[in-house]
Amino acid sequence: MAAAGRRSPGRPRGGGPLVGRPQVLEAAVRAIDHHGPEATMDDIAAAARVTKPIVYRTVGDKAALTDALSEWLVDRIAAATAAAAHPGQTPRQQFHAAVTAYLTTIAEHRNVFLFVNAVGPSTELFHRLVDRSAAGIVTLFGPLRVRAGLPGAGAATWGYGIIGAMQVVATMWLHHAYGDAAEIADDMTRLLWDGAGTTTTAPANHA
Amino acid sequence: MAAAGRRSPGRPRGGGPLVGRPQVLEAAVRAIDHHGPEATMDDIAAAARVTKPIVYRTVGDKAALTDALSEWLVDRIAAATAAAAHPGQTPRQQFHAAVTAYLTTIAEHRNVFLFVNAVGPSTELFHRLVDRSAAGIVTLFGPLRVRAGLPGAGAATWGYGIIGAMQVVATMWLHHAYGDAAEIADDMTRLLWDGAGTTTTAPANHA
DNA sequence: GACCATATTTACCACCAGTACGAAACGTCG
DNA sequence: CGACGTTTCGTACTGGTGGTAAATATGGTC
Repeated sequence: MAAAGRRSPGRPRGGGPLVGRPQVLEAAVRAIDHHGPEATMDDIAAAARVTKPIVYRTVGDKAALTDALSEWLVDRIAAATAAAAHPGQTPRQQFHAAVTAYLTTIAEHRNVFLFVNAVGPSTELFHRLVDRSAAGIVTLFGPLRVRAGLPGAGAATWGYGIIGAMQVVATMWLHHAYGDAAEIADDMTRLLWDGAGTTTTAPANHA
Repeated sequence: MAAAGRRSPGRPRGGGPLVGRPQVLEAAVRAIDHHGPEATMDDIAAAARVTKPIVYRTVGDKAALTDALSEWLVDRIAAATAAAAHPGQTPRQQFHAAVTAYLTTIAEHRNVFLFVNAVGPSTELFHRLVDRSAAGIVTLFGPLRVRAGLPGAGAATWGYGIIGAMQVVATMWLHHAYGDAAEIADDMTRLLWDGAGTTTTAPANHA
């Protein structure tokens, strides 16, 4: 694909680097969008009109690239969910809107989501991203846990649980779309917000 | 490791195959326990005192092996959770006990869990396993959804969500054990059974 | 102009999943 | 009893992907 404009080895004419980290990451997104979640490092390098060692010098190895893309995707999700939750709504409605926004955002960046999921970000970054996402959701919850006297350490478990639930539900939804995002969000809200065990007592009279 | 008892090529003395599918799967578990989640197919073959083509002829490729191990692990989890939930307890207590049993079982077979998670079972098997696990949990729930008039299709979403929540929480818990299994189960029960949004109204007075 | 630093491609290595092929034992038919 | 096909195995290979060392060309500096 880059065979026509093939450059000879050696320092390029301009002196400076051909591409920076942002361009490589954009190229990675393009390559993954095009080649699917099993895009290779060569594919990504080709999409950046550059060769593999440049990619490795610019963003690091595949784990580092996956970390960067994870962050990229989580930023998009955070922006979408934040924009979806309107202040006039009840917290439960905001939660529902956030779940819907999560799903539609995932669907937009389907292949990047699958790529990141397949490779898996580093434990450290995963921890940070979960904490960040949980923080966003917790502001939505309001200080529920604190007000209820729950220990602060448990918030991490809630964060992991919610992220995990969203991740698997989104994955299965992408694989074979059953119902639209709003329906899935209905059930996720009933599970995570209302709680599975309380369904009998108050099925539908939530705000 | 198998260099001492190295057999010459050709049909073995007894006539029949040296190993069957069950022996290969046991060997796979042993190899993964020993080599960690990035055990290779060669490691597994060596653990079975056999060579790679035999493994491929016996259980298929790595995806098929992962499917088999997924089923193996889910069976263990199902047995453990079923054994943990005593009939005299309230459904919520049973749910808590099941979560605790899930975590301890995962910790027992830590590396197999990580292996299966890293490779990922096939979509079809994942669907089946989730349905099976959800069925087990739903019997625990009692016919909550049905009684509440919720559409049956949403049960799948609940299954995916619960599995995903457990999976990620277990993964993070294995990576850096924060608290013991019972504490994690406390928070998971509050999240999935009571519901995050209802924490303020009824924090601790559940059966 | 000589020389070093910078930035790139080429060409390669290591590792792992998966497979083609030859070797040895069994069963059977002449 | 011997020849031949069948079954089961190990050896040795292929293909592809992540990752890297070395060669090459430009820019700046004394």
